[in-house]
Amino acid sequence: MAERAGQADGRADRILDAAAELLVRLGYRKVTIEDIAQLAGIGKGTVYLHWRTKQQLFEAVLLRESISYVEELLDGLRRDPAMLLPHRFVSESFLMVGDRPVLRALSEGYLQQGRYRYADAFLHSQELLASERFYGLMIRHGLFRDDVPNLSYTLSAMMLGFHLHDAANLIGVEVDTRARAESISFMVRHAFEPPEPPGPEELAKAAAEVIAVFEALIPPYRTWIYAHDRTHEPG
Amino acid sequence: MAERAGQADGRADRILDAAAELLVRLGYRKVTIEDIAQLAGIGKGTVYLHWRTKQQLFEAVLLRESISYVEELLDGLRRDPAMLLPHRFVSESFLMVGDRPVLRALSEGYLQQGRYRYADAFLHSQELLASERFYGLMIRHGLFRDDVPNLSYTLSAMMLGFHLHDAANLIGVEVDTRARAESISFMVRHAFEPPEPPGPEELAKAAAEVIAVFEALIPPYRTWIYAHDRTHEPG
DNA sequence: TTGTTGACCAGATTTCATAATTGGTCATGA
DNA sequence: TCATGACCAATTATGAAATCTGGTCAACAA
Repeated sequence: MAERAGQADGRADRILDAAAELLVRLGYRKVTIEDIAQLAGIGKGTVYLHWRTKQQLFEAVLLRESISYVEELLDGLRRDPAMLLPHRFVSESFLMVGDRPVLRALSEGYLQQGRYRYADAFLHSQELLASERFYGLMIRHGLFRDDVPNLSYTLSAMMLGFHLHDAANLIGVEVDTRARAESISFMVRHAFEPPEPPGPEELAKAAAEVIAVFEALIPPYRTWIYAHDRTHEPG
Repeated sequence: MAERAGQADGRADRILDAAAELLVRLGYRKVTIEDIAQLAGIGKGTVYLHWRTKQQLFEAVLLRESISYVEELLDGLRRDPAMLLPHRFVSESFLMVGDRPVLRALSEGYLQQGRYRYADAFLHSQELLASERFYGLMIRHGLFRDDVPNLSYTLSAMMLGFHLHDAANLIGVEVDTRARAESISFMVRHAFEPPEPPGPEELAKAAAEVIAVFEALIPPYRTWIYAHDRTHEPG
């Protein structure tokens, strides 16, 4: 009952797949709902049975991608709790964004014109990680320093710079992705982590908590993706 | 002989003044050479006696502003050599850019459309500070750590993030300028400075060297501003 | 009854031809 | 010798017509 498996549910994801593919290929502006419907093998009206507007559809695309990316991080964390150390965690995130065409398209599209508020969308995509609970927990376990002013602002402003420097190769100097991740890793270790990292058992405990927090956080987001699905709603 | 004082020299600066004012008011695109000439109280053709193209004229505007800003930094340094400590130095620079409408217009314009390559221009404006000699000197005197990977890239990517986060108030969360400078200061102190800062006399020595380096570096740039001045060139 | 569809519509976007502007030149005059 | 603004080619603004697209819904299918 929790999951109504069936054609309709798979269909929402097929629509999102089609939208994601076209978003990467053409950019938000040039993708039409009809293109999406055609690629998904359904009628145009059907798309609107799932989301009310084009923007909501693409927010769903973005959110699904973000969740998948957070889950990839959590998997890494389960394999190796030491990945919770911010310098590993953050640089790993940076590399993962580069590997995900949808997120990449967003951070690159940010620099180009377009009606869609890429910037908001992109930062929204990282909102998951920015929850206060997460930061509080990390500080409590000695993973983040407790004296960083405006922790979440500071971290996100810094990351914005690296993502944009990445997207527009602004300067003649080529810096490869690996080296960028190394720079991020260095900065985070020295500016955001306390001098003494927590021991292995503290780390394991913290990792378990973080995993629990996100596992609790993800389902509502996932629900939102299909929230406007009127397929099974009462008339 | 080195300085041919006279009407012509003052005129170049009056043109730059006019161009700067209009740049701030209207943006690069909407400023016409004729506007500039009129505001400067001269004929249109006269502008072209000083610079060959509109772009070169605006590069001169930008460069003049950058020099003035570096000189302001050097003044601060002369008053207090401890300002050479990167966390003070960098956050001070950040605040100064915010106070200079021309530089501000550039970093904000970066986010908007426009033919002029704001990004390049803006980074170009910071090129002065990015000279290898400067970094080498700072490291040698123990002001920058010697183990930061890609020092100049890392620092500029980080600053780009803060400037852009500043320009587009992307997130709902308002963070005031003072708090931003505080964040920058914190990051730089912890990520770019060695654990032990140099003592006062080392600092004074380093400051003197930095001042000397820039004082040597500035004149060629200043010359470039007026380099295309055909006023006094032999026919 | 329930779910799906594509014709349909208003509003947004593109097109395309014409008008107006502007960067840059240079013959003229101070 | 230096300054100027009329002048030109080329870019850009304008606006009306044609096209496209997000979103709706009556009709149809299961």
